[in-house]
Amino acid sequence: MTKSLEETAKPYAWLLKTEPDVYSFDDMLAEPKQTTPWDGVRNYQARNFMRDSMQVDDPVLIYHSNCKPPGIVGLARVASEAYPDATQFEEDGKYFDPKASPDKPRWILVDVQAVRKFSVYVPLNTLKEDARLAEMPLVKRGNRLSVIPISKAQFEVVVELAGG
DNA sequence: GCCAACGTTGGC
DNA sequence: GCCAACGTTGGC
Repeated sequence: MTKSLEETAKPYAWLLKTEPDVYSFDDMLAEPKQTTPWDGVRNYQARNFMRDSMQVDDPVLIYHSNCKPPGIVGLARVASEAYPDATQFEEDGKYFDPKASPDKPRWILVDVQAVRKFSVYVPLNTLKEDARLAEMPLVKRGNRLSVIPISKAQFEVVVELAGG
Protein backbone atom coordinates (compact mmCIF):
# COMPACT_ATOMS: atom_id res chain seq x y z
CA MET A 1 0.00 0.00 0.00
CA THR A 2 1.54 3.23 -1.12
CA LYS A 3 0.74 6.31 0.85
CA SER A 4 -0.82 9.08 -1.15
CA LEU A 5 0.92 12.43 -1.15
CA GLU A 6 -1.66 13.79 1.26
CA GLU A 7 -1.05 11.11 3.84
CA THR A 8 2.67 11.61 4.22
CA ALA A 9 4.11 13.71 7.01
CA LYS A 10 3.80 17.45 6.70
CA PRO A 11 6.25 18.61 4.04
CA TYR A 12 9.18 20.84 4.92
CA ALA A 13 8.80 23.02 1.83
CA TRP A 14 6.86 23.44 -1.40
CA LEU A 15 7.48 23.82 -5.08
CA LEU A 16 5.15 26.11 -7.02
CA LYS A 17 5.01 26.14 -10.81
CA THR A 18 4.47 29.26 -12.85
CA GLU A 19 4.80 30.03 -16.53
CA PRO A 20 7.26 32.92 -16.79
CA ASP A 21 5.51 34.28 -19.89
CA VAL A 22 2.45 34.71 -17.68
CA TYR A 23 4.00 35.47 -14.30
CA SER A 24 7.71 35.17 -13.57
CA PHE A 25 9.86 35.25 -10.45
CA ASP A 26 11.07 38.69 -11.51
CA ASP A 27 7.45 39.83 -11.63
CA MET A 28 7.08 38.69 -8.03
CA LEU A 29 10.24 40.53 -7.00
CA ALA A 30 8.74 43.68 -8.51
CA GLU A 31 5.55 43.47 -6.43
CA PRO A 32 5.03 45.67 -3.36
CA LYS A 33 6.62 43.67 -0.52
CA GLN A 34 7.57 41.11 -3.20
CA THR A 35 4.28 39.44 -2.36
CA THR A 36 1.49 38.14 -4.60
CA PRO A 37 -1.69 36.10 -4.15
CA TRP A 38 -0.99 32.76 -5.83
CA ASP A 39 -4.24 32.71 -7.77
CA GLY A 40 -5.55 30.46 -10.50
CA VAL A 41 -4.85 27.06 -8.96
CA ARG A 42 -7.72 24.87 -10.18
CA ASN A 43 -6.72 21.41 -9.13
CA TYR A 44 -8.18 19.75 -6.07
CA GLN A 45 -5.02 18.04 -4.88
CA ALA A 46 -3.06 21.28 -5.16
CA ARG A 47 -5.85 23.17 -3.40
CA ASN A 48 -5.91 20.67 -0.57
CA PHE A 49 -2.20 21.06 -0.02
CA MET A 50 -2.61 24.82 0.29
CA ARG A 51 -5.64 24.50 2.53
CA ASP A 52 -4.52 21.66 4.80
CA SER A 53 -0.75 21.54 4.91
CA MET A 54 0.83 24.87 4.03
CA GLN A 55 1.89 27.05 6.91
CA VAL A 56 3.07 30.63 7.03
CA ASP A 57 6.86 30.80 6.58
CA ASP A 58 7.16 27.44 4.82
CA PRO A 59 9.95 27.72 2.21
CA VAL A 60 8.83 27.72 -1.43
CA LEU A 61 10.85 26.88 -4.52
CA ILE A 62 9.61 28.72 -7.59
CA TYR A 63 9.70 26.68 -10.79
CA HIS A 64 9.36 28.10 -14.29
CA SER A 65 7.40 25.77 -16.58
CA ASN A 66 6.58 25.96 -20.28
CA CYS A 67 9.84 27.70 -21.12
CA LYS A 68 13.32 26.80 -22.35
CA PRO A 69 14.64 25.32 -20.23
CA PRO A 70 12.13 24.73 -17.45
CA GLY A 71 13.71 24.89 -13.99
CA ILE A 72 13.93 26.30 -10.48
CA VAL A 73 14.64 30.01 -10.39
CA GLY A 74 14.27 31.29 -6.85
CA LEU A 75 13.28 31.01 -3.23
CA ALA A 76 10.05 32.33 -1.74
CA ARG A 77 7.99 31.82 1.39
CA VAL A 78 4.37 31.22 2.28
CA ALA A 79 3.18 34.63 3.44
CA SER A 80 -0.43 34.01 4.51
CA GLU A 81 -2.96 31.46 5.60
CA ALA A 82 -5.23 30.09 2.88
CA TYR A 83 -8.16 32.31 1.87
CA PRO A 84 -10.64 32.34 -1.04
CA ASP A 85 -9.22 33.02 -4.51
CA ALA A 86 -11.10 36.11 -5.71
CA THR A 87 -10.60 35.21 -9.38
CA GLN A 88 -13.20 32.42 -9.10
CA PHE A 89 -15.92 35.11 -8.78
CA GLU A 90 -14.80 37.28 -11.71
CA GLU A 91 -17.23 36.45 -14.49
CA ASP A 92 -15.08 37.89 -17.25
CA GLY A 93 -11.85 36.30 -16.07
CA LYS A 94 -10.26 33.07 -17.21
CA TYR A 95 -10.42 31.64 -13.69
CA PHE A 96 -14.17 32.19 -13.23
CA ASP A 97 -15.98 29.21 -11.72
CA PRO A 98 -19.79 29.38 -12.09
CA LYS A 99 -20.17 26.77 -9.37
CA ALA A 100 -18.43 28.92 -6.78
CA SER A 101 -19.98 31.75 -4.80
CA PRO A 102 -18.58 34.10 -2.15
CA ASP A 103 -20.44 32.25 0.62
CA LYS A 104 -19.41 28.89 -0.85
CA PRO A 105 -15.97 29.39 -2.35
CA ARG A 106 -14.46 26.40 -4.09
CA TRP A 107 -10.89 27.62 -4.65
CA ILE A 108 -8.41 29.09 -2.22
CA LEU A 109 -4.91 30.50 -2.39
CA VAL A 110 -2.08 31.69 -0.20
CA ASP A 111 0.07 34.79 -0.53
CA VAL A 112 3.62 34.04 -1.64
CA GLN A 113 6.58 36.35 -0.99
CA ALA A 114 9.76 36.19 -3.07
CA VAL A 115 12.86 35.89 -0.88
CA ARG A 116 15.76 35.77 -3.34
CA LYS A 117 16.64 34.68 -6.82
CA PHE A 118 19.12 31.81 -6.81
CA SER A 119 22.61 32.56 -8.12
CA VAL A 120 22.39 29.42 -10.28
CA TYR A 121 19.29 28.54 -12.30
CA VAL A 122 18.60 24.82 -11.87
CA PRO A 123 17.11 23.36 -15.05
CA LEU A 124 14.78 20.38 -14.93
CA ASN A 125 17.43 18.30 -16.63
CA THR A 126 19.82 18.84 -13.72
CA LEU A 127 17.12 17.86 -11.24
CA LYS A 128 16.49 14.67 -13.20
CA GLU A 129 20.17 13.76 -13.20
CA ASP A 130 20.52 13.97 -9.40
CA ALA A 131 19.79 10.60 -7.80
CA ARG A 132 18.97 12.31 -4.50
CA LEU A 133 15.94 13.90 -6.15
CA ALA A 134 14.61 10.75 -7.81
CA GLU A 135 11.57 10.69 -5.52
CA MET A 136 10.63 14.30 -6.13
CA PRO A 137 7.29 14.18 -7.99
CA LEU A 138 8.42 16.94 -10.34
CA VAL A 139 10.96 14.70 -12.08
CA LYS A 140 8.54 11.83 -12.51
CA ARG A 141 6.95 11.26 -15.83
CA GLY A 142 3.59 12.78 -16.46
CA ASN A 143 3.45 14.87 -13.33
CA ARG A 144 1.20 17.87 -13.78
CA LEU A 145 0.67 18.96 -10.21
CA SER A 146 1.37 22.68 -9.74
CA VAL A 147 1.79 22.57 -5.94
CA ILE A 148 4.32 19.93 -4.93
CA PRO A 149 5.46 18.97 -1.41
CA ILE A 150 9.22 18.92 -0.87
CA SER A 151 11.11 17.14 1.92
CA LYS A 152 13.85 18.83 3.92
CA ALA A 153 16.49 16.65 2.27
CA GLN A 154 15.22 17.45 -1.22
CA PHE A 155 15.05 21.13 -0.41
CA GLU A 156 18.65 21.16 0.76
CA VAL A 157 19.83 19.40 -2.40
CA VAL A 158 18.07 21.96 -4.58
CA VAL A 159 19.54 24.87 -2.65
CA GLU A 160 22.99 23.31 -3.05
CA LEU A 161 22.50 22.93 -6.81
CA ALA A 162 21.29 26.52 -6.93
CA GLY A 163 24.52 27.85 -5.47
CA GLY A 164 23.57 27.77 -1.80
C1' DG B 1 -20.62 4.26 -10.58
C1' DC B 2 -18.52 3.38 -15.12
C1' DC B 3 -16.02 5.04 -18.74
C1' DA B 4 -15.52 7.45 -23.29
C1' DA B 5 -14.80 11.90 -24.81
C1' DC B 6 -12.76 15.97 -24.13
C1' DG B 7 -9.65 19.64 -22.37
C1' DT B 8 -5.32 20.95 -20.30
C1' DT B 9 -0.55 20.59 -18.95
C1' DG B 10 3.96 20.87 -20.12
C1' DG B 11 8.28 18.62 -21.87
C1' DC B 12 10.36 18.03 -26.03
C1' DG C 1 3.60 22.15 -33.03
C1' DC C 2 3.27 17.43 -31.29
C1' DC C 3 1.55 14.39 -28.23
C1' DA C 4 1.66 11.59 -23.76
C1' DA C 5 -0.29 11.90 -19.46
C1' DC C 6 -3.84 12.81 -16.73
C1' DG C 7 -7.99 15.32 -14.68
C1' DT C 8 -12.81 16.42 -15.45
C1' DT C 9 -17.30 15.97 -17.43
C1' DG C 10 -21.48 13.96 -18.49
C1' DG C 11 -24.37 10.29 -20.63
C1' DC C 12 -26.03 6.12 -19.38
